[in-house]
Amino acid sequence: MAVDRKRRITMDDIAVLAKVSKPTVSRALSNSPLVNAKTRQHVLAVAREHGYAVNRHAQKLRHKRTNTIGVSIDFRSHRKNHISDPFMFELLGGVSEALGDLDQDLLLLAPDHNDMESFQQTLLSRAADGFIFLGQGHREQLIEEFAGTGAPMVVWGARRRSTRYCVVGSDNFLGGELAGKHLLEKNRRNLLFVGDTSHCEMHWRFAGLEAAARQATRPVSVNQMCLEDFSFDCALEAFDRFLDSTEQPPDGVFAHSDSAAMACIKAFEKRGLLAPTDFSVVGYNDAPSSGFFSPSLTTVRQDTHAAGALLVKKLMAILEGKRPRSGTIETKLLVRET
Amino acid sequence: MAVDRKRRITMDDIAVLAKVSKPTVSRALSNSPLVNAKTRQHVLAVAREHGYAVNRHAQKLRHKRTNTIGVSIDFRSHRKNHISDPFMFELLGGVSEALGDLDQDLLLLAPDHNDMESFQQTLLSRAADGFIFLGQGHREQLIEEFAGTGAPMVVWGARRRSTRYCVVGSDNFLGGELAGKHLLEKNRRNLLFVGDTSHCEMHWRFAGLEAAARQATRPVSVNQMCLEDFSFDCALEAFDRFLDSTEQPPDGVFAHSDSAAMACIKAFEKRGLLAPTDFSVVGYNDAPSSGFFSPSLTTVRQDTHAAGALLVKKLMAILEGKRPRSGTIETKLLVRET
DNA sequence: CTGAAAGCGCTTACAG
DNA sequence: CTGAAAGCGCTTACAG
Repeated sequence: MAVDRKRRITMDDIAVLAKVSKPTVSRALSNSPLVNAKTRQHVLAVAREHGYAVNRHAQKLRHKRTNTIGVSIDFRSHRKNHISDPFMFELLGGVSEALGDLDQDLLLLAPDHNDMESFQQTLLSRAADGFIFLGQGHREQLIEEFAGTGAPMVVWGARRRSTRYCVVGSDNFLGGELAGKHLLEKNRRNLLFVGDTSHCEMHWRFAGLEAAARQATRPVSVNQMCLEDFSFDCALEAFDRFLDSTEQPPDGVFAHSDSAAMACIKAFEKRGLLAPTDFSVVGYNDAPSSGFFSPSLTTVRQDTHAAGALLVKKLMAILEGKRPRSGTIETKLLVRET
Repeated sequence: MAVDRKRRITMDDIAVLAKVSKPTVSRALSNSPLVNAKTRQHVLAVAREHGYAVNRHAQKLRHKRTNTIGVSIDFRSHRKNHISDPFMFELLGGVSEALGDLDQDLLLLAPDHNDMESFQQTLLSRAADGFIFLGQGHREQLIEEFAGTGAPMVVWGARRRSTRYCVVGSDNFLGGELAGKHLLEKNRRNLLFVGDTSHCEMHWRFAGLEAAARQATRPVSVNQMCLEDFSFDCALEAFDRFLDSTEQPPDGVFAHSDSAAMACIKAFEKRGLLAPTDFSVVGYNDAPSSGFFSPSLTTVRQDTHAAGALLVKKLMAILEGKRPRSGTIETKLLVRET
């Protein structure tokens, strides 16, 4: 009867204190319908009074599911590039919220947890039921390979033809199309996509831009300029060189990110060309700074809240044995000064 | 002997397959010195061959420590304010890396996991051994109260006189001092701090600015202007009003963040005043956009890598029963155009 | 250095 | 609706 205060309090203690059996305590605490309402109330009161909480690990040991999701962010490449927009951070917030709503724990995988073996260990050791990869980045092949093992997972990014896993991403094609239409409305006819189209998401953004151009009522050219990485500096340098080398500078630029868009504006400015007079620019992500850049940037916005929710929904379906299709999040054009 | 392939493979299976006892498998897998090198090799080989990994929850059930750290970010207030710099994200990266190095799991707490009871449940249910709070934000009182319960925790932010918990933060005073010295070197004499000094970190930044001013060899005034929140828009509006209302505009501004600094520059520009000709500005955090803003922003940089490492180090000390003192991370002035 | 036994704190059939 | 028993998959004394 006397509960040793030194010892960590267990379900047995609560059972004794509440004068019921341990299974009854377990049922009361897990809201089982198999327990009388009054009994439940009483048990909950006793548990509360004594500051008791069910040991998570004992619980997870007994259950098939661990109700934990491993989330992998490619921190490294972000830090290296000193990324200019907190998009991934917002996305993580969306995922965190969606998982919280379903009472799933979020295990954030460390930066060096980035090889097949680590992921498989995590699954085998039951540290997580499944994975959410935030961004394909340079890991596309690794992700593909891991997916091939049948691991439950969803990925934020875009699909290739060969992609076998479930992908959730913004509607990059629509984003590109919206950007294209905007540039056409501004009477631009010499369009340029700035970004690496070998990257899946960029591929579709460019395709959308081309599609918009095809629907133009007047002749429009669409070109593409590759970027080595995601940094502002790289974009500035590359676009500067590009302007040096071209005879006819573009008058409508669609950049793969807001920081690249800003870099393009800077390079134009060096030559005395100003937006929106001499050219138009559209960025991507609606980074906060795009709002207070001069000129303020027209950009494509993605809903990170919805994105997180959809990622989680798809993964839950997979964990229930279903095979959900890849999904897409609405993109919107935010028209500002450029 | 025949291991049922349907069933999840356990340590018992490995013991049978490796022809040793279960404790020996356990020891081999946990690198215990109590096991013969050859035996260990053999066990590891068998485990590897059969894709076996120790069940984390069974393991954590037996151990006193769970080797999991709960990390709490105030996502909500960040999302609401659509924060302009990914500082918290970088800090999270630093923490993630440091925890990974020590083989600690990182449990990312959901946005609505933000009250005393949730935190206590997490501790009681042994879901985490301790907590890292990334940013005091508007939760200072909650954090103080939770710390009062003796929960193992460290907080990123700044100390007040009354603060009882372990705080790790950038050297805000030094940051303010560096900003002040920079402004004085630029021959500014009418200094203004833009930010809410009731916020702990801002308090020290302002104090540093004042200290620098006191050491000036000529008369210098130091004033302070409060901001309602962390958004660019709020800063722009407030500073705009401030310039309207003042007879003598400041010629040296130290803003609590880079986005606020940019807002000040914009408000000055509206009046035809340009940096660095007519005034100087220093921001805080070295947000990526501060580098490609026009004019590029002089700012105070904090090392998020070191910050994450120190946060983790302090928490580990607490978990070992020590009472580490609060600590501080070096701040550096990055002189750019303003 | 190795193994048989007990036990970490739960949940789940099973029986009533 | 409730309880006695077994067992989830490990690790840790204990004995050798």
